[in-house]
Amino acid sequence: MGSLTEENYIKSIYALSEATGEVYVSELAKKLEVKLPSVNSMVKRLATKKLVAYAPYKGIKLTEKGKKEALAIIRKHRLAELFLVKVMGLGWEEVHDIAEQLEHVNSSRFYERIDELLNRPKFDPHGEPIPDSNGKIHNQQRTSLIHLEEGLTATITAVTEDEKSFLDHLNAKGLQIGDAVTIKKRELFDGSITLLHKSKKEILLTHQVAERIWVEV
Amino acid sequence: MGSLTEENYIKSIYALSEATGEVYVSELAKKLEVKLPSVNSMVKRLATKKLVAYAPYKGIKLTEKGKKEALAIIRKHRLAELFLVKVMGLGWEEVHDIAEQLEHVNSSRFYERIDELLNRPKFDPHGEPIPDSNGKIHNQQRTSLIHLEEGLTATITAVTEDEKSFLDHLNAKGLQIGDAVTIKKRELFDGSITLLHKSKKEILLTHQVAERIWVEV
DNA sequence: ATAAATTGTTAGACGACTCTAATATTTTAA
DNA sequence: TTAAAATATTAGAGTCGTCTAACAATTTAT
Ligand SMILES: [Mn+2]
Ligand SMILES: [Mn+2]
Ligand SMILES: [Mn+2]
Ligand SMILES: [Mn+2]
Repeated sequence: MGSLTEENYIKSIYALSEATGEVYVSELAKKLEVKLPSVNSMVKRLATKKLVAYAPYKGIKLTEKGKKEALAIIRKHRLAELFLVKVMGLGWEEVHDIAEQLEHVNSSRFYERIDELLNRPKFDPHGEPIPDSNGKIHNQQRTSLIHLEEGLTATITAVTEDEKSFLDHLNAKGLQIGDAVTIKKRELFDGSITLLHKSKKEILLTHQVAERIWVEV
Repeated sequence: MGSLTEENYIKSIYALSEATGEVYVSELAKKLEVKLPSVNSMVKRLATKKLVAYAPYKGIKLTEKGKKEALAIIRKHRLAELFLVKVMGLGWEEVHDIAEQLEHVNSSRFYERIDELLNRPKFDPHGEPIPDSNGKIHNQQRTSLIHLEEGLTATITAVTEDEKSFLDHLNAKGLQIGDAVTIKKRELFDGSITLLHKSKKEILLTHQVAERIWVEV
């Protein structure tokens, strides 16, 4: 276990590499809100610790060791989020920032107990999968709302963003994980989508919002 | 809110000053397990931040601001300990180390919720008082077991130590907060004490252990 | 009252993490 | 294919928190 800063770098590298496989110094700098030289020197340090593979001017890649550490932190983050919602009664929109801190708590006992109390949960409050204690992640196939044809009905399974402002927006629209929705209209002009919700209300979502909502048909 | 390190200094200064009012650099160094010059330079920093009053070769004293911060951290520590025991089902001997980490979590929402769930508790699992959200602490008058006359019966209200090894020792002896005990014998030679416990068992405690147990007659 | 022991401070250094300014490499566009 | 733009690295410095070694002040014991 490295420092808090190190853990945050590892986690961000993992998150960014999910899509592409390789991560660039500039992306990481943006995500972590630090300047390029800071990332450059930290990445060198991570490389000497064998947490990332890195050659100057080439991309950054997590080693197996680094990936394992990333998954351990993500596991703690997501367990914490679910715990905050299910046991402590907080809203899904307010748990991410607290979990950002709790994910660095070093205590297998603490997390073992959370896992037990929640009955070895598989998904966090935002529908993200929780890696098991070996770092194995149960990957669902995901479709974004924006890819659904008009007339189709689907169930919301996850959102790919847990920033408060985004989740507040969904709360205001009355959307939750598990809700069934039917695509009523897809606007060609701006990509916005009108849903028919189980509450019988019509809900208009902009493209920007709809693309962050994942469903299962 | 200062850094984690700063918070730990403030907390230790508060703990040490509880008895004497003034704290010396060497005591603090011992408690924090750092060398004298480290303490010296940190204390200077804390002084420029008006968290302590300090003059070279004189003692260290928390300012009102410093005291307030100390009590806020202690509040979080003790709320966390009680939460870990009552809600998460951990043992009183294993919560201190986790609380050492949780006390630095910065989230009023998190602690407000814990306080609520525990119904605004007044004491932590070791019988220590929990300061209220204004830093007000409900001070009980405390008597140590070693000051009780033979024949007296009293209730255990607190232990002044939450190190695992000490609490494991009490667990092995079967002693808990709230237990009634009668002083059967006080040995003059080594200060050890024989108790009669509600479980009808006789329990022998060394002076070193007995002096850390507080009772109410 | 001087010496010895204890306690505290200063000087100087180092690791972790960050920054700005200057420079180098790679990519893209003319 | 050279110039411009985008990316990445190096050089050098600053803060925080720690250390060792050397020195200074205070307390205690002879
Ligand atoms: Mn999150
Ligand atoms: Mn989440
Ligand atoms: Mn404690
Ligand atoms: Mn306690």
